[in-house]
Amino acid sequence: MPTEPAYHRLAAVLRTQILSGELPPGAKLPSETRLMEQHGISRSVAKWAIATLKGEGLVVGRAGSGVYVRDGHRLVRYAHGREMRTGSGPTSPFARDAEQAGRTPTWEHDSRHDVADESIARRLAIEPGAPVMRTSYRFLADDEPIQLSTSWEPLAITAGTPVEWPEAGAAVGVGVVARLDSIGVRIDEFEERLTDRPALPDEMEALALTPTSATVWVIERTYYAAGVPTETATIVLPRGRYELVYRVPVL
Amino acid sequence: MPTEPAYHRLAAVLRTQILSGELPPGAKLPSETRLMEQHGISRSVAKWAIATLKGEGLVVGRAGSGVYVRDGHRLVRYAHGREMRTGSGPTSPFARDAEQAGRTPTWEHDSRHDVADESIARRLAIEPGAPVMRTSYRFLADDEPIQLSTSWEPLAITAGTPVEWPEAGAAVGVGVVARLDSIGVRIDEFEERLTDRPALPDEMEALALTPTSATVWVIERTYYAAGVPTETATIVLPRGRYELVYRVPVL
DNA sequence: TCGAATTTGTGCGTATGTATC
DNA sequence: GGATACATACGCACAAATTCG
Repeated sequence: MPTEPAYHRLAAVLRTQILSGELPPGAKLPSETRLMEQHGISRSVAKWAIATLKGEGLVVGRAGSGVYVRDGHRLVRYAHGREMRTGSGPTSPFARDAEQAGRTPTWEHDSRHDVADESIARRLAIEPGAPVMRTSYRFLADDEPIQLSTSWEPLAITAGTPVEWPEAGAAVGVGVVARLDSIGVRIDEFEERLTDRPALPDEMEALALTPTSATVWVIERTYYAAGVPTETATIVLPRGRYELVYRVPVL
Repeated sequence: MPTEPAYHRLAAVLRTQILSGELPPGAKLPSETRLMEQHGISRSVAKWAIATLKGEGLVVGRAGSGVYVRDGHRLVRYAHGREMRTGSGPTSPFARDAEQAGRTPTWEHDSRHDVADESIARRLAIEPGAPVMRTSYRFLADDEPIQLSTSWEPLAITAGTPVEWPEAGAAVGVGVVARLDSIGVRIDEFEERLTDRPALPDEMEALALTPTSATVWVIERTYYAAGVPTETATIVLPRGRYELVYRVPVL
């Protein structure tokens, strides 16, 4: 019977200590030298064990200092269909989630006219090349970058209206549903498709991710009014930092 | 200016080739020896680069054979509130998703009486120690284990009814909503909370996961009838194998 | 059937750079 | 400055699985 590799055993020991709270968030793991002495192993076994935990997002290493248990605190992102028209006042969904977690939300944005590429055209059920408004966001909580998103709206719907530019005018920061309500477009449904994948180089840069553990969650969200897509967005979240909550009525 | 580490550069090169399709699913990566020759690096650099890609779920290694690009095919899991009472006939949500993907669903289950621990009691809004029906499932698609779930129902609701045992009687395999409908409990809402974490040892066993890349998605789902929890379940999915789709009406 | 070659998996030792304390 | 610690990197060795003639 084959025995389990030493670095798997060590990773399992440390993982158990972390998940049980014996090594709480912020705690410093024993140094590689100590792990070598205490477990009778070589440095490379210690390194592979710690690399495993890094890949799981449980720890982060700091050169010259040590390896530390990551803060498992997650931002809760709520997705439901209520109170989207008038309810919570002039705050975006991200700002509401961040404030509810006691964190200070800020964001940067950039809107511009663009044309739909093939994938966006499919999501919006329009022709490739059709004009769209493209808006990119970078959200921060307590100055830590924690969400990227890019949204596309068909200009056939909003061109010439007061809400053509999402981040300008009276209906700024109220969310897509309320904004389009103000021009008589009544959104009645949305869909979110969630996958995960390795972060792209620019996403690693924008989210300040380390090359290890650079997996992101990707949400493709589309709003519909009577079956017609009115806005679609791609939302990128660093893995391990969010809890996603969906609340859905059963008809 | 510090230059980027060699194993990051190599990982980036291979990652780009994989994501672009130049190295399609099933393709064999160059052997470590070839990578050493072609890039002028040591064996360990090649190993660390490939370990990075394994952690991202992009490749799998087979001793004695090679490292292969993983099949990116994902099972689509739909979560919405329609057609849950009568619509799709006698199939569970998992079976419907699997068949829609052209795969053959099978599952094992185990039901037994139990008492609610603290976390289950909180999710069901009952007292800790209250009797519940606990049912564990292991779902397979084409004989590949791909989903675990455990559900809890308060026996205060179902005890003595024809649907007390979820996998026995007339209302088997029709889903929770239709099953409880048959005893007059009308579910009108559900909530799902999604996080990710490293797989536990028994989950790795049950899902046939390799120690590397053993991250799972965890969904905590609760059904409500007029605000009262009637069933809660913990669903464990291997990461990288699912696309989750939520469709939510906007009120 | 057998054996040789190949390939990954695991593990050791060492060295250098650099960040932290 | 010195000690400590992690990050990166090289080389080597053996085991185990696979491949293929």
